[in-house]
Amino acid sequence: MSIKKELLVYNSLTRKKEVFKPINEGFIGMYVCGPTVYSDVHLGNVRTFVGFDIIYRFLCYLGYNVRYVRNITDVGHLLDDGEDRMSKGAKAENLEPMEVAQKYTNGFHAMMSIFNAKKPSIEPRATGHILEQIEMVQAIIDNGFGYEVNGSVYFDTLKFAHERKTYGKLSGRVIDELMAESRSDLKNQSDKKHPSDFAIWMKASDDHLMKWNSPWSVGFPGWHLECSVMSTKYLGKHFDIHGGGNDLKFPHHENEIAQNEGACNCSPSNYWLHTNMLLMNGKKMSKSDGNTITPEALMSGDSPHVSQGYDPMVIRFFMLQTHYASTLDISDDALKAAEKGYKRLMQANQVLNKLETTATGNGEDAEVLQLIEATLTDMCDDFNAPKALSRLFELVPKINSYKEGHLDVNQLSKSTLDALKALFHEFIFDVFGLKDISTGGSESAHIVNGLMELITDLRQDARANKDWGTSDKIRDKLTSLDIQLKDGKDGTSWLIN
RNA sequence: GGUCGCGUGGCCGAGCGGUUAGGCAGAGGUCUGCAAAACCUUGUACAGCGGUUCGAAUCCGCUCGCGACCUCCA
Repeated sequence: MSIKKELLVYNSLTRKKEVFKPINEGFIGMYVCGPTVYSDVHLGNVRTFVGFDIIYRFLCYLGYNVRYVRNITDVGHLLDDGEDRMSKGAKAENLEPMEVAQKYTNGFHAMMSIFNAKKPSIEPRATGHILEQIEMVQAIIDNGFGYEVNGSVYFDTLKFAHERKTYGKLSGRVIDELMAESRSDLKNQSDKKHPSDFAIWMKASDDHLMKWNSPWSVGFPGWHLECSVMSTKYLGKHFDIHGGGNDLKFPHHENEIAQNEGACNCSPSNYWLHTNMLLMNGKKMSKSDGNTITPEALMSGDSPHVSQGYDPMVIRFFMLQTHYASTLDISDDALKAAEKGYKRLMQANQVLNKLETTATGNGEDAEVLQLIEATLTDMCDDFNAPKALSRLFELVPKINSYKEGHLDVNQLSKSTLDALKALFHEFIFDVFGLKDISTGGSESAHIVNGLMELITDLRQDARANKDWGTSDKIRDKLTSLDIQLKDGKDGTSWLIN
């Protein structure tokens, strides 16, 4: 196995861009914090997981054998009032907690599929790893970093911070400040030795729905614990990449590191990657002030925030235009622009696939090869998809010019043209994970293609006879069906708008 | 209040010390039966004020504005 190129990644842990070196040559273990399945997925989830999907796809493209683990959190994630998210959902909908988890897990999977995100290699659930979580709690206690109070077990952050000097490293927190700022009215605060200590096992109240037997109480695991346990179980104590949304840095990831170190005496992951938040019209998405839109509404157009619906591939393209670590500001104008750009790219790819050359080239070769190389280099620079995409767009006018005859395609050697075709195919579909919605590829698409060929032939005959009435009638009718005809030098192509 | 990040042409968005980003929109042109599409040409932008430097959107400081986290969050 050979890796195509050296990769740079921005590591949240060191706050620097670093050369990526896997622990085992050719292999990568990557853990990404998945959703808590207590309600419908929202757009922010989509942004995050599409972001990591592109990272995963690109690592595979580079030639790495990647084990991608993304969990489903279905227990232990508490609300402000101390109620478990799953339990709250269950009571509200009169369902078993596991029904709630299954319902929203299904919804999450469906949405990931709509956005063409690849499935992870392993998708473990927190409730499927209660035993392992209990074992890790015990290991943390045995190592002196956990203490039990009234059936609950807490992580001793103060002791850990003093002995290891790593607590707060990821998020830039200082434990003394946490102490000063922590409010005293938070749940079970009185049981903790220190305000920043967090529960790794919680004793359940009588009416709590999800609970398990343990050495300390009938209870349930803390929220941060499942990720420590499942990453360790499937990727080992020490693996390559850990990812998640920016908002998980603190406390979730910070506590995760503490648990891993507390239990296994080593830092879990070499590189920490964080995707940034999704904004709408420059502001945080928030249900309370109405500044929010569901993925469904964005696709259907059924929202005051958009003038029309957008295809998930257009939304994915839109996301590609912003670096994963930058905030993504969604707006109707930006989506409209993305829709046009997306179509232009897909059209260019179709045109490219029909180009042929017989010559041995030169003239055009150097420039095209240089752009091909630059695309790869940009993507290797911390997965800079927007920049890599811009390289593709630099090639689009060239491709169109070859077709139109403004540039001579025979100035391109066959090997360069093949490399160009490969670049477009691999980046658009394999790495960026886009789909060409104009071609479909289904049975009906095949029929449509045949019909359109017949119609454009008939119109071509009419035009040859200067029968403008007939040719315009055909064009106008197709236009009303949102089918656009494009008359070129060597025939007419069409596009469904 | 604390921590971190951001502010780029009409809109979106790369760049991170010297070279054209790119997309969308706009203008002029080529092509075309007309139109669309496509192609060509065209924009000299980096919140403000100082400083460092031969040279700054890019480094430093201050000011203003925005956002995230600090409490559940992708």
